[in-house]
Amino acid sequence: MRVLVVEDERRMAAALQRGLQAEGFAVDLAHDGEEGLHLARVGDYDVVVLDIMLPRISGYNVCKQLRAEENWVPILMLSAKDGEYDMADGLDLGADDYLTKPFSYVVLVARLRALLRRGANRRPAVLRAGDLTLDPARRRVSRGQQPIELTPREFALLEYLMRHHDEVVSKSEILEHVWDTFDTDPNVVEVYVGYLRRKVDAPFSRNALQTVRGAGYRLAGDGG
Amino acid sequence: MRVLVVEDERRMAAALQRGLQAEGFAVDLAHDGEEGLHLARVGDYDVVVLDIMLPRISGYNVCKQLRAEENWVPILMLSAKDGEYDMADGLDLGADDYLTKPFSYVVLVARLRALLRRGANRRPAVLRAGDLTLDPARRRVSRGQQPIELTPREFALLEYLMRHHDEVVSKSEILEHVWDTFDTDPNVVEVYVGYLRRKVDAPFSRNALQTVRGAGYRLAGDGG
DNA sequence: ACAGGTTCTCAGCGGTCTCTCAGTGCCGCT
DNA sequence: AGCGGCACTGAGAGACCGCTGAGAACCTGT
Repeated sequence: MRVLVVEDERRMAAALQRGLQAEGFAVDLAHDGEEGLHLARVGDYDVVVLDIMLPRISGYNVCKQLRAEENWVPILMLSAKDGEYDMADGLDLGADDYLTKPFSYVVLVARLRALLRRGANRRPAVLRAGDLTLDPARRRVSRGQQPIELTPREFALLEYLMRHHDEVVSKSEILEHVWDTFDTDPNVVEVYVGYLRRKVDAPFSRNALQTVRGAGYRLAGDGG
Repeated sequence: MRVLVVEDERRMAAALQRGLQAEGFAVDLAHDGEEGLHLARVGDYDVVVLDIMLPRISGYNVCKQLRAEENWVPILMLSAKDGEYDMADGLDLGADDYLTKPFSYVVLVARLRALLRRGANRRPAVLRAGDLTLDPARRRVSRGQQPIELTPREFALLEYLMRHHDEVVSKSEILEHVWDTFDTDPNVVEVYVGYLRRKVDAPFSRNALQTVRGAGYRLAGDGG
């Protein structure tokens, strides 16, 4: 099992490395967020241990970035005791578990094994774009804490846009994937985009659902 | 699995060859950038290990050249420890991963395997010419950090020029590929080049979009 | 059969984009 | 210096695109 440990404190990092190697893990170290992000991208690890306080890029952002890239490697976050960061935020960003310093090896190893058992690549149930979330299984949509009611067609359209958030999708692509036809009047897409805007953007003064004239639509990943 | 190792230091090259062969790779060696570029072009390798400091053509330029030719073979770059070159630049130029000397075989082989798993031919999302970037999927253009708004026709024209940056493209070529006609008044190209200059060059005091009198236009690859 | 909700069509509008045209400027050649 | 040709630019007309309100068709459960 390959573990990536991202931790800037040298002594802590070395201790973790020794401890985990003794447990039979293959351990790589990264000493700042940038290196950690890079290694996590290319290294094909089974699990990542990620400190929050890091030089260059914070652990938060490393995690966020990886998830944005559809990289679902299990992540265990480490935080200092003083609660400057709220660990719940970490879980929101896509971490799978967390530990507060100081902690014992026994606990760390137990948590890691639990993560490995639960298995990697479990794509999270919900889609996110900024504070907009959509849960395909439960058919629920909300902006922040506020739930939003959508009709089936509206839901399907938003789901498609969220699966391609930040990309521009053309009306014909949308027709093909959401309406399952290709020779329909594209105006129906315009109408439904209008409906969606009135439900997911306008009440919150957002502009996530953007028109790209001559090309299609783009759902801004950061909520616009 | 076929690996091309481009490395001028004889002892290092031989050591890499032996080490990788022991891992079951078929290894070819090149001892300068020119030879490396040539072999990479014709050799159909699964992965290329490319030193940065090379005689004749630097590893940077080998990489850049290959990518410019739409050759997306996975490239792992090697750099000396002293950070004369910033490895981030290497990634910008289209390398897929990098290692800093000295490194262990274990790490090298792990990274190579990771690269091979991830697979080649993952065409990079964005086009670059100096600090000008264009992302076809996201339909975004920016000069440095500054985003630029373009109309569909302007976008299509700039995309075509960027795909042929540093080359001279004639107005008739442009008409054929961007307007999809060939018997239109070439003046429309002049008009749109003018529009583009006002958006991507003038506000930044650049001159990337150059006129080649009697021949066409050239987009300078380094931002002019 | 009816009510309520959903899907889709249609036509009009406002704004943007595209392209043409004509006049001007610039370059290279003799 | 003068000339011819090539490239640039401002203005404007028309086409095109996307948005919206209204309403018809449809579907579903009572």
